[in-house]
Amino acid sequence: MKREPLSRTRLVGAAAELADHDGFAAVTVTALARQVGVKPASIYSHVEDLAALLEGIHELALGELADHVAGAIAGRSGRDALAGMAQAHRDYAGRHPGRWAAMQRPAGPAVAGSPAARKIVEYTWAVLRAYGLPEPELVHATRFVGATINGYLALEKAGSFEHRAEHTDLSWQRAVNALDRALQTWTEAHPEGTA
Amino acid sequence: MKREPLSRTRLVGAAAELADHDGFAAVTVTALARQVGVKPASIYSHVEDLAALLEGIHELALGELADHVAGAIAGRSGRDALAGMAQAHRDYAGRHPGRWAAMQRPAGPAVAGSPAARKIVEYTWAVLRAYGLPEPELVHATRFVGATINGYLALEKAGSFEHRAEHTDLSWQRAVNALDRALQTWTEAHPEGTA
DNA sequence: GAGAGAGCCTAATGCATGTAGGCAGAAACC
DNA sequence: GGTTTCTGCCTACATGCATTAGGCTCTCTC
Repeated sequence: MKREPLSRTRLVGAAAELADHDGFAAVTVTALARQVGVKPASIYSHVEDLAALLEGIHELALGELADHVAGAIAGRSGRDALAGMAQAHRDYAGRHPGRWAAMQRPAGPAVAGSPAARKIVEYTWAVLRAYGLPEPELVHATRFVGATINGYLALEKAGSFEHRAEHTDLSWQRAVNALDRALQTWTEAHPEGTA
Repeated sequence: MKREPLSRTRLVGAAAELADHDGFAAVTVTALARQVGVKPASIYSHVEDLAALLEGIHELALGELADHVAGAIAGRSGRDALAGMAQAHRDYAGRHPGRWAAMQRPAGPAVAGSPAARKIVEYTWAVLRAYGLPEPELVHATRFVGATINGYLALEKAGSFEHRAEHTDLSWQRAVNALDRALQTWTEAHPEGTA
């Protein structure tokens, strides 16, 4: 059996699969080597070290998520677009728990400045712009929306809601509605020029 | 020099100090042993294993946070209480980054059912009750508020806002205001009895 | 067909968790 | 008071991980 040659891309992809399948904590150089059928030392010919590998998963996931979000907000606006964007995040987190976990760790400068990261911010801005916020408020609103979506998914994943698991979908609806209302009333509370 | 005898409590406390001082990831059995001046193996006489140690920090932090929140909401209500509670979280996360990190990991059943955990939920409910939400909505609102506060702090700590670090305090104000508005308008969007 | 380079290997180091069993001092019991 | 027992820390060891150094072997090139 001839082996496909290794490459950074293939290794990052395999690591991402590993993360989704066995949990993010299971992503080790040793496990990855087992997965692709080589010895651990061989990994280092293609990837700098474990940190770089995890960063690779982070960036890969950001890119996939950005595409997913793009599809979810295309042709929509206002509450519709907001709900679509939020749902895209939740879908992705549910379908790719390991990749999602990789995105939760602090992003190094390389990842933070990557096209994927830029895209996600850009899409969020596109969604929020429909609410007509003045430009300087957009950055605050983006942070607020991002915090709520990520925070909700983090709590959900951490099992903080498990006592009443049957209600999480409804809670999610409520959270999205609450975000929508907060954005709609944003300018009432902070009219242009008010600090 | 006579040594203070070790104990689970003292070890968890020392581990929490270590976490705040050197980062949560620096909390290892070996490092803790160095800190308290014994050999690593001796730790296991007092703590089951590393996981139990980290859980101990988690629970300790929950208790401290609960007390902190209690002080911040005493005698206040409405937006005031909400802001106080949120600020208490932010203060604590800023002052005790390691302990805060310990709280971000999934809580085992022991921690989830602990008095400290119960207290925090109770306090949050107390704050939200002032907004006059119908009982079944309280659980959704609690999740929403918790998600936003924790999510904001997570993003802030991860450095996601660093590009414009000068604005984070203002963003925080905006987020608290947005929470307040979302809670005030909650029943308009979901009047009693509506699913 | 010789040389060069790519790609994977073996071997070794250092540090982590965790276990088993020993030893010494203090406390309890006769 | 002396013996026993128990507690608390120790040494020694097994295992697993990340990472580096250096070697071996194909394959591609000239």
